[in-house]
Amino acid sequence: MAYWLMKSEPESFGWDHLVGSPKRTTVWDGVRNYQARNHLRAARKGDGVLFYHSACAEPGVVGIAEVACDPHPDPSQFDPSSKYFDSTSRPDDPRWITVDVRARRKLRRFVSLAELRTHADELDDFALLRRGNRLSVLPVTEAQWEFILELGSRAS
DNA sequence: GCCAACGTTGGC
DNA sequence: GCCAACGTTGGC
Repeated sequence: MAYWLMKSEPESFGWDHLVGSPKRTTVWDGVRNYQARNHLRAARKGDGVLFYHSACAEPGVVGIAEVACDPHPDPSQFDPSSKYFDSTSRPDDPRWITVDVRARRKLRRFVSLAELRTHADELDDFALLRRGNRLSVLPVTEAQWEFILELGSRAS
């Protein structure tokens, strides 16, 4: 089993949107970056997901989710009405993929990016803390996963 | 709103 | 293949 961090902008789709979705599940479509796509390609049903709020007043990890299906072609790339439409991607050779993401539970305590930065040593080269990181899907090691869950389980 | 850090595009 | 221009991400 692997672990991932997925970023979402709370103003467009935050934790509450995920929890309010049918079956607490959404299609993680619209990833249009090759490196992020390669991470999605490596994801499998059952993998753990840190749900992260980005581009907001207080960025950080809000809750725990899981990959709810194996990767498959992202339908939005073939939908001309979608903002994620990619006219250069061919159905017989899809360029972009997606997975379903299902909410497990909210963290007892929000773990902000600022707090994560104070634990840069313990988190040992956490991809999120690397300079200039812009990927929307990042790998998380088991040690990093356990550490962040522990932070998020502390009393406020 | 600013700006650093990328990724992509396209001319050459 | 190089590189300038441009667009996007995302923290602050």
